[in-house]
Amino acid sequence: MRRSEIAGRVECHPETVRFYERHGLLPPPPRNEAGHRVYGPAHLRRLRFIVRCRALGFSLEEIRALLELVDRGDCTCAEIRERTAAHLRAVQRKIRDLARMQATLEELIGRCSGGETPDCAVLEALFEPPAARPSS
Amino acid sequence: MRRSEIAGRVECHPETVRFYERHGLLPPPPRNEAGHRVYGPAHLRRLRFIVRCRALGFSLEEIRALLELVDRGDCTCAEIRERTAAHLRAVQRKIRDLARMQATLEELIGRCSGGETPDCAVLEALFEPPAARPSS
DNA sequence: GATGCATCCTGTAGCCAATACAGGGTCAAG
DNA sequence: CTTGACCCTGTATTGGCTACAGGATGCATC
Repeated sequence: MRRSEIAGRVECHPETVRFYERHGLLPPPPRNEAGHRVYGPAHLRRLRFIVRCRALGFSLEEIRALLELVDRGDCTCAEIRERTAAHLRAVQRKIRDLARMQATLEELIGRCSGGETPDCAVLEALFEPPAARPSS
Repeated sequence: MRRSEIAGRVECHPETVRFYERHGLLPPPPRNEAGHRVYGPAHLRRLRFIVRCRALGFSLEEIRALLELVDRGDCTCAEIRERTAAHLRAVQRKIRDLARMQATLEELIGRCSGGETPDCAVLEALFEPPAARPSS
């Protein structure tokens, strides 16, 4: 397989394949006489793993660590499960952060008259200093 | 106000203030005789706006556009509302994407035995080719 | 006055995860 | 024999900061 072919099979950009090689995630494949990369099924498998992990939001560092575990061969299911769970928690944190943004945005939009006047409750809320805390 | 003071008031990094100036979001403030930046209340107001927009997930480009509207003075509430709503939709898209990741991760973890064996359902799911579509 | 520390200045480099391009080489179809 | 698609290398760009290096200034303390 050439670069564009392996890229097509896992649906990533051909440049991305080279990028993963440069960053040590994909081992350098053999070359043909013209110096072109030639990939086999093992590369395909590995690249598929990387692309799927990326689609699940794992960072390249996390993926590198997972692949090291696998490569060393001493990887237990419990270990993988724990890393996946840790990543899941990070994803859940991001969802919570975005949900907070969503709530605030909805609240701002709700306050807005939507009229043609230039005073806007949204802008006011974003520009003005926080209301002074009532002194106890 | 000096840089670290205005940064402290809106709770951003002092370097970030300089960053926003370089990128045209915050106008260059006057300098004192030593060449140090001196900020007034207008800068504080504008910086607060930028930082709050960032906390709501607006990009610097979006913020720049909002500030241009405000600076031109011909900005209607309806316009602001529409931009805010557009950004809200983007936030909701991100939440949906992350929710999909979350569901897949939960499903993978659910499949995992969590044992000490090296065969892991999670790894298998990530490495293996998609099951062949049953031919019609 | 000397010292030390915090702050300021400028410009530049690094982070992540790609993507794009310049400037060339290789190869097959028409 | 030319066109087009692909390949090679290395480098630059994106966004949104953050972190220096290498110096100058300001203020308090001894």
